[in-house]
Amino acid sequence: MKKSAQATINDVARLAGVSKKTVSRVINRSPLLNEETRERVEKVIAEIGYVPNPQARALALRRNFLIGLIHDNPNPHMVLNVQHGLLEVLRDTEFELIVHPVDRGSPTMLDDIRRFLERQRPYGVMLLPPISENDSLADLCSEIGTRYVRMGSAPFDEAGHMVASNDREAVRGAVGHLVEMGHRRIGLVLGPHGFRSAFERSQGYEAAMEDADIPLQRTLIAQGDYTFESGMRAAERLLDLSPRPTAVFCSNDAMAAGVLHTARQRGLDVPRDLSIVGFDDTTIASYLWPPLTTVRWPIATMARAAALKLIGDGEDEESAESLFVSTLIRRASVAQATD
Amino acid sequence: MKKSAQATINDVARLAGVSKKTVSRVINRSPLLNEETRERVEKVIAEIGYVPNPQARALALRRNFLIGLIHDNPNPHMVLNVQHGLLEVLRDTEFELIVHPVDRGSPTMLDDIRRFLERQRPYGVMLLPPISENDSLADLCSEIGTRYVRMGSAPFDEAGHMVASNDREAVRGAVGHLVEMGHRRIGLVLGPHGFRSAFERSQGYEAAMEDADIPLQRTLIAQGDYTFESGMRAAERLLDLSPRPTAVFCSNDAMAAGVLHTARQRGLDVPRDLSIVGFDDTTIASYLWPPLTTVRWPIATMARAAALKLIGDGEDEESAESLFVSTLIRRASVAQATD
DNA sequence: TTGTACGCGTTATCAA
DNA sequence: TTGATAACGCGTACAA
Repeated sequence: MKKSAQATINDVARLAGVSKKTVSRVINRSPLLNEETRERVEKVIAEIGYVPNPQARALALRRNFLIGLIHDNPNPHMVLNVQHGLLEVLRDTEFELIVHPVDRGSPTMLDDIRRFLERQRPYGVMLLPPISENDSLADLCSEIGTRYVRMGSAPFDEAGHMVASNDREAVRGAVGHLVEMGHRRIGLVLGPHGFRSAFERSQGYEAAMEDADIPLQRTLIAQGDYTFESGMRAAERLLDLSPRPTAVFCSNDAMAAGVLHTARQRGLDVPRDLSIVGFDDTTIASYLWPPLTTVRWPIATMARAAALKLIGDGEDEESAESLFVSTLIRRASVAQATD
Repeated sequence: MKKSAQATINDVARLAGVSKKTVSRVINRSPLLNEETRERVEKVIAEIGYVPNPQARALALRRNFLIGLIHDNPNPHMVLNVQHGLLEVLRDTEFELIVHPVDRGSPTMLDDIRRFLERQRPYGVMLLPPISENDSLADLCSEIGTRYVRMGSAPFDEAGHMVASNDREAVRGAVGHLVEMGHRRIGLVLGPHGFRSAFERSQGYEAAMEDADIPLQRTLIAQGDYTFESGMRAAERLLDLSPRPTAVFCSNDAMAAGVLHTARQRGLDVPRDLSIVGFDDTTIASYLWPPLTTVRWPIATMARAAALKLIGDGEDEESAESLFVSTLIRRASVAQATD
């Protein structure tokens, strides 16, 4: 009777002259339904603008219509792109996105996530690297019965649970490009220990060097941790070498920016004296001077695919694309080797 | 009886030998409760690790324990900082963050948001600029009864509903710094029409020029839209001027990066030939060469304050800080004027 | 093909 | 200060 309140399933049932259950069947597209009654009910639904109450549904179904994004502080560019991709799919559905960052390193992380899953009962969750690489986390989701999709730099779960890039091949191609440009003393700035992406990218570097029959030199490999500052430090070590490397592959753009920064501080001209390649194609890559040659991976596309796997009915989504290709974006930070 | 299932309020009631309602009172810290019973109930709760089911609570209370972040595509740096700030406060509470981007420009935006609020019934929402400047949106929240806090570049709502920076004063100081360094032909790259922040920042520029008794020249003011590309275009116009401006204030960092880019393409040395000041202090500001002098505003701090206003019981939170100060970060993109 | 009766886990009403 | 009972709005056995 209250005009202000939302219409409920009871209102629909009363107005359509059927039972709640029948309305419920219409909403949930039950196959056994008289076409005539269905139309009548749908007409009423449209007329009074009825929408099912998510809270009540969640209570009855023991499952919320929320998609969780569980991550641990990777780079902002990546997190936001994932959110965009996810939301693009979710926009026209009844699902909403709930963001739940966690603290890798905290010994209670798994317990925290368990509590989150058991309390909120999200319909599904997307796991971002690096914690997506944690198998116990995936097991936890299975145990609780929450759908999940892991994002990673290589496939490490079934297609239905995975959206992966192929970082190894991507880097192999990127470093191969450096070789084609005549470089042979090519430095590598590693990502942090324990990150699968860092490992895959270093393997790509090694593969490219082997392709070109260039023996690996440990001195040309510098440790980094994906931060700008670590890129600067790595560059300081690398640029002290004699002979200097003529090119450097950096495992992400932030470190590449750091290397560029240090090179410039030392009065080196990029790319004439030093070619630089990054990874991620964040916005800074094109803002820098010179614009950075880098590897672009389709984050938003992968997130969209993940969302489809998460909310899909498990038919063709399971078999849908789960490995995505990256592309080398050639800009101005790479030049022909001169010596 | 099922060991696997979550304990419910009934289990607690049975074990403690009280009624459901009493347990409910304990949970909700009702004041009229025998201290003895309270302790007994709390003991049971701790023993069996009971946690209230959010879905059931939401249904009964007609209100979810979710904080919504409603925004329209401002820059990633800002969105993520807001999320961080919000989540920092929410982390130790029962609240979760639900992210809901909308499409400013879409004629159905208000209806979309209304549906979101009526369906999800978030406990409160945070509104980010530029849509936070939309008064009908705030009215909508009031009408529906959803708590809200608006973020903005100047206060335009009551303290309880507002976290604001003071962009005008911040820019006045930044441009004042340029004047102190001897600049008088100072260009301005505007933000997009209709953005309060763009307006406030331009007002700050004008105030600083007036402070220095420098007459405003329209040719020194170029339109931009907060993108890198618009910064490049603005710079092309500004650098064609004769005499050239010796400094430029850009209404955000992305445009400052664009100006820097164009200056470099023309062989100008920054800061020797041109000083540049940005706004936001995004990460790119420090990655650029030269590192960018820019205005930093405390986004995460403001988001934390907003979260407290949102979930607080309306006591001192209302009166808590709602205006935040920005600071000029001096880096290397500004030099003494030479002519 | 449709309806009845009840459960989901919590809070609110109102009497005790 | 406490408790029985009824919402909250939807889904599901099971019967019709």
